[in-house]
Amino acid sequence: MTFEKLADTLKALADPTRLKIISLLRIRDCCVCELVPIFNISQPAISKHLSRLKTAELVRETRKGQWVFYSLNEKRLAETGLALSHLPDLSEHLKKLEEQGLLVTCE
Amino acid sequence: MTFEKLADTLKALADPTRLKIISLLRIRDCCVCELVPIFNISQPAISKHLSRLKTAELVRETRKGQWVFYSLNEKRLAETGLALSHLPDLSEHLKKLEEQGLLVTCE
DNA sequence: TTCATACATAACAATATGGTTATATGGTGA
DNA sequence: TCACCATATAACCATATTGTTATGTATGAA
Repeated sequence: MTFEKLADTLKALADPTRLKIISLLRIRDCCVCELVPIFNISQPAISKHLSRLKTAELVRETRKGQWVFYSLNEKRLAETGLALSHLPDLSEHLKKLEEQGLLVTCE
Repeated sequence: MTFEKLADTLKALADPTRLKIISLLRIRDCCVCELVPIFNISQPAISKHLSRLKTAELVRETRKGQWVFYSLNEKRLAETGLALSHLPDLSEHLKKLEEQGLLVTCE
């Protein structure tokens, strides 16, 4: 996972409302109208949060008649948590700096 | 960790430049002037990123003579990754909705 | 003291974010 | 077909984010 992609996913997670939605979806799938009364924000606001989570592939949607149910992509969420402990390696960057004499040593 | 606090920490992480800084600090402590030539942004921009990471307690700073060295708070980073798999439980919220007859069942 | 270097802060601008209300879309059922 | 319900989208606004340049502050050395 690139730094840019991971940053995008973390941005999708970095909001209390969206984290709460994810926590709720861990219990069971929910449709939009169930989520609205939990938060003190409008239905379009909830829709936009869900859309943001969907773009980040953190949730999936399934239409069931009138309702659209959202479900958690547990795999994607777990991946993201793990990615923080396995960031791409930048050792070569430091090597290049060394070659250019840009590293500071002051111990 | 509350949803709000976790969201703040994730916001601090949700930027490619800051993720790269963290990846570099994993290799070794760096001072600001070492980080500047790696990124195509100004010294004040780097300072602000480091300040953001420091506020989130993801890095610590130590002055050594002219230089200020930043080091990674590995514990805080690991904690944050794990927190995604252990979000606060919202089961009671769902229960309250059930009592209020706000849950949808359409299977 | 005086100058240079490393870093932080201030003031500003462009864009992103997260909310609102109004409206469009799509499915259900009389 | 028509009305209704659930959801999405559009247009808008306030604030946050992320960069810039200019300037202030702290340390080290002449």
